Order: sequence, then structure tokens, then C-alpha cells
Amino acid sequence: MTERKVRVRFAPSPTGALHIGGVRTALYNYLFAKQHGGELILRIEDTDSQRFVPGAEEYIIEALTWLGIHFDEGVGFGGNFGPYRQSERRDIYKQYVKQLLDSGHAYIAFDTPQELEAKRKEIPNFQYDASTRMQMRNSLTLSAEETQTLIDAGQQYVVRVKIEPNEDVHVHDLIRGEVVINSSVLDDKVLYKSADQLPTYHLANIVDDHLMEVSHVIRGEEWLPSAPLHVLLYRYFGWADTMPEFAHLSLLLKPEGNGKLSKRDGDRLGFPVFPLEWHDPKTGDVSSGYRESGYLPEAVVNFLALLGWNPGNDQEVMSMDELIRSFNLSHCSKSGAKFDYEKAKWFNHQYIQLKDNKEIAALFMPTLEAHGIHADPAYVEKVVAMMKGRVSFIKDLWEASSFFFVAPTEYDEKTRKKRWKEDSAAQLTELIEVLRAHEPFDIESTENDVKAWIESKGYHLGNIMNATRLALVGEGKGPHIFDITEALGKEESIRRIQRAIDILK
RNA sequence: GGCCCGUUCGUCUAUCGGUUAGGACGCAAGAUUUUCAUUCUUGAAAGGGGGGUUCGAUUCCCCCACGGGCUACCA
Repeated sequence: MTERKVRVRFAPSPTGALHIGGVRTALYNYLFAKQHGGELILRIEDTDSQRFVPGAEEYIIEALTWLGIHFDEGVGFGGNFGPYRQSERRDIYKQYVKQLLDSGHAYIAFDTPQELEAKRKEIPNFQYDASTRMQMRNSLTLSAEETQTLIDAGQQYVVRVKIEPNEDVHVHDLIRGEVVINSSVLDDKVLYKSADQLPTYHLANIVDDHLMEVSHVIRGEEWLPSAPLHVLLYRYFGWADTMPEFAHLSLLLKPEGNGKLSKRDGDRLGFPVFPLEWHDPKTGDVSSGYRESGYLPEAVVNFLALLGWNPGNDQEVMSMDELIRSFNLSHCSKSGAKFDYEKAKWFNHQYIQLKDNKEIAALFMPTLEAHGIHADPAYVEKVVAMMKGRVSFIKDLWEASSFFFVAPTEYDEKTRKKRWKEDSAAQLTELIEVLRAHEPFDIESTENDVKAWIESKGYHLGNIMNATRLALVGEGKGPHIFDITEALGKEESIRRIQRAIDILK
């Protein structure tokens, strides 16, 4: 087989928000494409007109753009293999349905959904296949004239693939190796519906992958059972030579209990399962998103990449470029991965530390403004530098550092009991004098002066510091005392200490 | 029910027949610190069960169990 250009596609169905598992599939396709200098295509599989949800397509593009997953062609990105929306490819599919019909690899079936349902009730393991199709109402059992008459009369029909039984179909999977299924267990899947003049997934998928010259199909494990059908379809079309390679990814599972991760798990367990917040236009429900929950896109990408894949060594924090360099399908795990929200948080913490203080400060600004604070960016940056090591989310910065922006008006009761001593008021009154006389008001020299004063008076260092912290912060937390005083400035520091003396006595 | 895929610490995983079964998250303890965090160190924690193959199986094969997926005129 000759080396072909790597062309992969991400082909979501616009039926709602893009699930985090779908994001991972898109990411793996992207990493694979970039590593091989290939192309990533965005194809919208909207062949089910019933389930189409407005806004879903835009959501998918916005979400993947936010995460840094970029497409080379497809819906919204142009390209020479369009259109990339399956609903716009009706005429193309019709032509290929005809080809299959003409070559005898497909047939027309008139059985109504109701008839089929009745049949399934009647016969326990009913399947439309080689063993049953001669008892059904289709172009195999009807004469050509009868078939044509029914079609002309406007009778709705479907086109089914005619699976040849008793044949072992081999699917070569890049992750799982050889998977063999006997064609007798496959059913004559519907390929095309006359009602909406659209193909089903199976037909559209094969035709598009072929026409778009897709080299590798990297998709979720839920497609593995139908992969043999796809292999057969390539063969029936005469495209076996250029059939893409397959790789079926394991699924993302619920963090607890059993089953596939679903939208409801997020709501129940309190973490997002969608990249972006999603407003369901039908139900009006709002589902939280990683972006709105304060995740950095780099963290989401890194976390997702490692959920079901590993670089073969102990490295965990990896940039997109590093992921592209070391990604490979053979290190994808075959078993499903349970979603671990704590680990996702840890990754976010790591990326906050890695990011520039200036960038973090900019991301923190909206939170500040929401609290009515209009702070100087340089000051915010200073605060961020001191505080970012302590948080996992940007929004947690407020809880951790609000005292830098708002002076305490009340004091935590427990801390007051423990830290505010009999002589605290008197000592801090003296401290104010020490601070007032001090210039410049930088960390090191202030600290030296204050410590010298404490020593000369024979005071207890811890007592003074803890009482001062209570005055400055309002509770027993925060960074180094003199980092705080320097950031606050001399006047504000003294004001806060004085207020504590007045209130706490 | 049928078919397919899978099974290493609680979780994500490394190991491609010989290891004290390694790392990370989380958890616990300790250290550092004027507070709270961070950080650092240490610790507890694993190859579903039963048969084979082999000098030797977590690793290869079979059976069972369990988990997951598919079984639509959805994708």
C-alpha cells in the first residue's frame, strides 16, 4: 500500500452541545493530523432532520476554537471537497445509492416502521437479513414492475444493503488489532430513506470519507460493531483499495457507578460535561461549561489527552505542541476511562501556575468587576503573583484575595479569640508609629525594622504578627505579612491596623 | 436475549515472560512557616476467578465472572 496523505475528520451530529467525549475524539484527530502534517476536516452529519438542534453547529465550532483545536477544511473553514454538511449532499448520495442498487448490493424495501415493529414483537430475535428478507415486502420478493408501480404511487421506501451471509469480515483496528465478525450476524441496514431523501449515517459516512479522501477514521468505540458493515460497503462500492484505516477509541465513563458519561452526571456531581455553557433551545435548560467554570483551555486539553492515552513515560503536564509531537494511537488504552474531576482540577491548578501573571490578572478582572472593584491592572497583577499558587480556579482568587481590594469591616470570631491578646491593642498602636516612621515602605526593610522593634521591646513575634494579620486581613489567612503591607501601602496598612484597634480594643 | 470490545492501587495509567509491579490525582502522616495555603518528604493502596502453555506468568491461550458498547427509516 502506498503512503497516502493523512486526512482525518471530526464528524459530529448537530443534536445538541458537544459532549466532552466528543471533544476528546476531536482532539485525538487533531493531534494525529498535525503530527503527520495532514489535514483535519469538520463534517457535519445532519442526516437526521428530526434531531437537528439549531445553534449546535455554531457551538461545536466555538468550543473547539476555544480549546485550540483548529480545522483545515470543513463547515466554516472552506475546502475543495465540499459541501461539508451532509444535508447539502443529497444528490451525491442518490447517485451512490443507485450504484449499489444497480450492482445488486442493495434493494428497495417497503415495509413500514409499524410492520417492522410488529414483526419484532412477533419474532423474538427478528433481524432484517439474509434469513428473513425473502419474507418481507421488498424488491427482492416483488417483481420489477410491482416495485416500480409502488414507487410511482408515492409509496415510501428505504434502501437496504444486501449483506452476503457466511463471510468472516476482518476489521483492522489501529488500537485493537484484528476484529473479526461473521457477516451473518449483520443486518441489512437501512442506507437511504425516501421520506426525507437522505441517507443514513452508514451510507453517508462511507461515501463522504471516500470522496473526501479520508485516510484514517478515528472515532468512538460505539462504532466498532458497525465497522464490519462499513468494510463491506467499501468493498461493494469497489473502494476497498483506498479504504481508510480505523481506530476505535474507548469511551469516557461515569466517575462513579456504571455507564457512559452523560449530561446528567455533570449536573448531579457538580462538574461540567460540556466545553462551553449550553442553553438548550428546546427545553430552555442551561448546562455548565468548562470555560464558564473557570477552566483554562490548555488544562482541559491536557486532561482530556491523558484520559485514555499516555506518552509512554511519566510526563503529565504537556502543551499542545508536546502532545502533537508524542501522540500515537498505539498508546491509546482499550478500556473505558472513568472521568476524574479532581484530576481535572489539578491540571487547572498546574496551568494557572504556568501562565503569566499578567494573563491571569486579565482573566481575574471580570470577577473583580462583578464584585464592584475597579482595580489598577498592575496592582491586580501583583496580587495574582502572590496568590495564584493557592488556587485551582481563577474565580477562587476572589475568595482568597478579596482583602487586597476591600478592607475588613468585621473580624473572624475564632481567629480573634486565638490571636487578639490582652496587649495587642497597645502593641499595634506602637507598631503604627514604627510603620509611620518607616520609609521606603518595601518588604525587606519594613520587615527588618519591625522585627528590630519587636526584639528591642522583648515582644513575642508570633503574637504581633498574628494580631497584625487579623487587622489587615480580617481572618487568619494570606501570604507573608510584609507582602501584604507593601501591596496595601503605608496609609492603608496603618488605617486597617488602627481600625482593628478601635473595634477590637 | 444476540453480537462485539474490555478487565493492574479508590481514579488515570506504566510494564510489551524474569521488576522490591513504577508514576500521577486523591487520601494519611511529617517537615517548613508569624497565619492559611502552597511546597517538600514519607506512607497506605493494585494486575477479577479458574484452568492451561512455560524453568518462570500481570504479560500468551481457553473458560467463567464482571464492566462497557451495539442491537432504529439516530448518529
